Amino acid sequence: MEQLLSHFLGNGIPVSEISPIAEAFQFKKFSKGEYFTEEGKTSKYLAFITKGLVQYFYVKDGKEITTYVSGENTFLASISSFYKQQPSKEYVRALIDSEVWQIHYDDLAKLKTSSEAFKVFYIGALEQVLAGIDESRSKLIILTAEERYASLMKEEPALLQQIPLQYLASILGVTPRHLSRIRNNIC
Amino acid sequence: MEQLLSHFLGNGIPVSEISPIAEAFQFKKFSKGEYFTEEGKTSKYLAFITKGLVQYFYVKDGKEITTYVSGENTFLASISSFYKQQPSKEYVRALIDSEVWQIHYDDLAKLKTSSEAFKVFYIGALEQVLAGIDESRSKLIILTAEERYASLMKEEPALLQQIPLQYLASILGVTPRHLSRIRNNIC
DNA sequence: TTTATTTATGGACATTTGTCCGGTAACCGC
DNA sequence: GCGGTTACCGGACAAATGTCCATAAATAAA
Repeated sequence: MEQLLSHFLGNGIPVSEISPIAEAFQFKKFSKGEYFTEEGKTSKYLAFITKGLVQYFYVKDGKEITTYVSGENTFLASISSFYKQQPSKEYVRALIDSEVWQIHYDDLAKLKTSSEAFKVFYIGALEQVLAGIDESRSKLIILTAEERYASLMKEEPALLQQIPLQYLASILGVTPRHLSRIRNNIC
Repeated sequence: MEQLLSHFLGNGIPVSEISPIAEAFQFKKFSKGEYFTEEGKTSKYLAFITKGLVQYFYVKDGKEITTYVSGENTFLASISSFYKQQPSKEYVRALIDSEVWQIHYDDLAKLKTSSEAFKVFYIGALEQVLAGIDESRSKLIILTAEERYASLMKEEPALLQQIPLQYLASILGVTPRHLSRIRNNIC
């Protein structure tokens, strides 16, 4: 709970307005392997990860393709499904035992109209996430898999050590076989 | 001007609140080849394209790499540079003579605090853009270049006819030589 | 501990994709 | 119209990446 509150406080929400915001979030644990979102189901929750690690992946031709992995103190959502309120095309699951604070789509809608402080906070959060995903998208086009690996090593070294290499290969868009070659080249 | 107003009206801005919002935007023409954003310069404007076509690209090893092309009735910004107010890593230029309505970063900041209607409109716009870019990012990982070409053909056939194939190849992440092979396979 | 299961590595070969190129057609400025 | 530029195509070869696989190490389960 402190983690959630301090994230709000650290991003402009004044103490006086924090109660109704914090109360809209519910605590939930996810065991390793448990699903936050499944393909075909409409994602109803946006969450803040206070502990653990989650994996975003698609299933194509029976194979899992990981698109992203995110850790503590980040927001968690099957973005497209949540905002369009359409069936998700992706799965999101806990890679290790995790803990999140989640808010229901309808409660978020209420906060978006009722709380002034939340609106400002939420706009800032959206802009930040948007900038991050836009950069990530650009890197997929501009950088080679090898350069993206080096970039990840630099920016998220902690994350890399927690992720099985097969998932990392998938995020980079190469096979584990090729990631092995890349690691040989760099290290 | 009607295009801008009708976009606002069509997205929840009431007539009574439209004046201060519309007045924050300035009309500007960009001739073919003119730059909206350049590498190294911090992007100060967010714009709405009412006419034309713009190209987003990076320069790497002296070569241009196109990441996106967008057309009429879409928003235009070097997202990461604009929101972080940091020097841009990318260029944005008009592919054909274009017309936009642009708002300065500082004026946007004012609108974000002064206009209730704008906040709600802006949150919706951000959510929509976010969902779009997230899907686009996922497709880069999940789909092959050939599948992305087919996907673009289906979703933006009008755009494809306006874009020189070399830019399209770049967006897909392949060389023009290989796009030629892809087109041979499909057609 | 012992046994399975998962995970990472790297060889050998096939496939995909890039590089370099030359040719042709379309478009633009004078 | 004409010369120059740009866009598109596709051949030939090189480089990058994938597939299939066997092995060894690490981890989880019994």
